[in-house]
Amino acid sequence: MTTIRIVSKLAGVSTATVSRTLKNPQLVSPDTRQRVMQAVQSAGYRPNQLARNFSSGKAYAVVVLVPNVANPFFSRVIRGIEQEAQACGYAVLLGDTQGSVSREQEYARMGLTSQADGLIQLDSRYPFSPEDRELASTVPFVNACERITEPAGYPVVELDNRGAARALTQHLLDLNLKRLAVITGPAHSPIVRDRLAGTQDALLGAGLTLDPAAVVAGDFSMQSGHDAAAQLLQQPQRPQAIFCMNDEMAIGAMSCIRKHGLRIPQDIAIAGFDNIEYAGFTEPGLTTIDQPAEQLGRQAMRALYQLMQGTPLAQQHMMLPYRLVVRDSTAAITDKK
Amino acid sequence: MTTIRIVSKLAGVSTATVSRTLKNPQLVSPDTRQRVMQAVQSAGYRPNQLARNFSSGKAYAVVVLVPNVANPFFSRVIRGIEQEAQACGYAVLLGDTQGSVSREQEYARMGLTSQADGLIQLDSRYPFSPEDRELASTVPFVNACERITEPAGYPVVELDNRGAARALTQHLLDLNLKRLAVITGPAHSPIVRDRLAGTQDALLGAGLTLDPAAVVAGDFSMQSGHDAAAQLLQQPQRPQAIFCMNDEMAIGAMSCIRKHGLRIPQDIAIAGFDNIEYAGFTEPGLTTIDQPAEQLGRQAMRALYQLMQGTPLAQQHMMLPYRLVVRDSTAAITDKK
DNA sequence: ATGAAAGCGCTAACAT
DNA sequence: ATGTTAGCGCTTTCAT
Repeated sequence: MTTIRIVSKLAGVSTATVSRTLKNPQLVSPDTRQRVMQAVQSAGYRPNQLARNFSSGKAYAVVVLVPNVANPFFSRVIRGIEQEAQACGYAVLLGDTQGSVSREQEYARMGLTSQADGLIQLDSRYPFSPEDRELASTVPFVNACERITEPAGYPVVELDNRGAARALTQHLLDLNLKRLAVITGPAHSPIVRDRLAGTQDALLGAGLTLDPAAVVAGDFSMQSGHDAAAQLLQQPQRPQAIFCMNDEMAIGAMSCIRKHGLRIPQDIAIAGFDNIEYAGFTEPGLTTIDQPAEQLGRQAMRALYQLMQGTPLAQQHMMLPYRLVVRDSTAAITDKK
Repeated sequence: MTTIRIVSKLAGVSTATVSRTLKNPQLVSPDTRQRVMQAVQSAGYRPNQLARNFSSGKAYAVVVLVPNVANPFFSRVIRGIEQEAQACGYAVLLGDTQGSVSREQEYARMGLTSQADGLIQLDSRYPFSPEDRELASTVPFVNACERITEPAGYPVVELDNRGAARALTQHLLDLNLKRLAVITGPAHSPIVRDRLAGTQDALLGAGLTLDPAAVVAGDFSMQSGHDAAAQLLQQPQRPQAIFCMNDEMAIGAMSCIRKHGLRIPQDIAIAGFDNIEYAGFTEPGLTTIDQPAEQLGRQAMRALYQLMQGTPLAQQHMMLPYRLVVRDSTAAITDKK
């Protein structure tokens, strides 16, 4: 391996000068600079990044904790993170936690062992145990897309979930769909609560309330959406519309509804959340809330970067705007009964 | 930061003993081991991984080059890689290249600067330029899911693409669907050629040939599948079945076909490739080839691990088995005309 | 503008 | 079984 020493010999200068030439060329006379660059070239020298990092005490890497990379929404967020990270000179270490706390801990620990300079958590847990206080107080941390269940002053980058759910529900009410059902995510999730609150907001404004029996929890998977819909269809009064808290559950629900021989949206309207790419290609197209996934990721990475730089954040809580996307899965009920 | 020196003082031993206690406890007497562990505990010591890596000259990290993490197939492959990597004690650096050669190069370079110990390329390019010869000859490399266009002896982990396409085509022929069309991926891709060859194999076996006008290239996106289908439907003789080289294009094609007022599979059958989760929830369910995505990833990582260990690989070319998944998007044509 | 030299924290060869 | 010590390759004072 070509080291800085070899290059320094080649150029007839000290290693310090080589280092300077590479990182602060303006500190070196044009003449030597020339000579050094020459030597670097001919030796095919590449600074050992491992040594650089060690010497500077920084890893130039961040860990992204994600429950599942294969989730189409998260993978877009990660793309955004990755783009911004590259722009900031950081590498992204993938921490697919599979929802397991011990894996979260294991990855988060990389922050304590200097393998990573910061953490982005896309789930709602943090810190993971009392012993993690060290972690929490030492390692730059940003929460994105979710919100830590027990808030403790970490920066958060999220969608206006409540506003989005309110707008979506209002859209359904405007179509005169009053008997609503909701397929939620895990009940402990703060964003699930936010979205539920938004739905309540809109209903309240219309003098309506949500029947507790019409709220079923899924786990954000297609299958769970399918199963939850089956449960809703068994109830005596069929809902006129189902708001699913992500597109995948909506897709599962649609498949279930079709199996029951019902038409969407004539018999029952369906709405999702996220606006994943498939949402535009379902039959019928899925009405949903568009989340700026890549932008959420970029924003989170930018905030983390500032934290790592020691720059104070302008705001701890960043809320990005949603966009209601109306497609054909929602329409006014035609057969009044 | 707590260093090994502090711990050694605390335990009244040398740093070497601390190091040994942590990595090779059996080399240390039970007594001192006890004392050292005690000191480690009370000091809350965590070995600096950056220093460890630097000292050992290994980063314990691999770079995964992927055109797009948000692709549902790739993200599953990456999950598999990640799982196996963690089991081997390696971290995964995400290299979303967005299909750009310069980003590929930039990430691959991490192999040369010791930031990564190995590379997994999920696309078909490598090495990226003549100057990359150094890379190619120095850094452990595995190719997965694709095949380097100009083969040069790198390990490959892939599906039996040709066999899969042959089986799928045979399935269509068995349904008496003879007028086939194909929506391919980019023409330069080796796996596209393999799949095309597989289709030809089956057709040839039935004494049929593929009409060149019935082969349209997409780019693996839903929209491109949609557009390619539109093109196919314009032709004088409508195909009886369309084989799409991934599920997303199949989904796009299905949406286009519905827009034309045609029924699937009665008027036209559709088949995909990959068996992404959504394939089970389309209307009708999509007949496709199941790829063991996670397993492809795990296998690739295992091969890379062996390479990094210097263990010779049992075989350079690993071919994983496909599985034909028949759903409702393919059926014998009912209205003979 | 440049060089000498002291680390960064850990590992491992060598000595005891 | 344990300690001493010399690095790993680079950065960064501190001199000159």
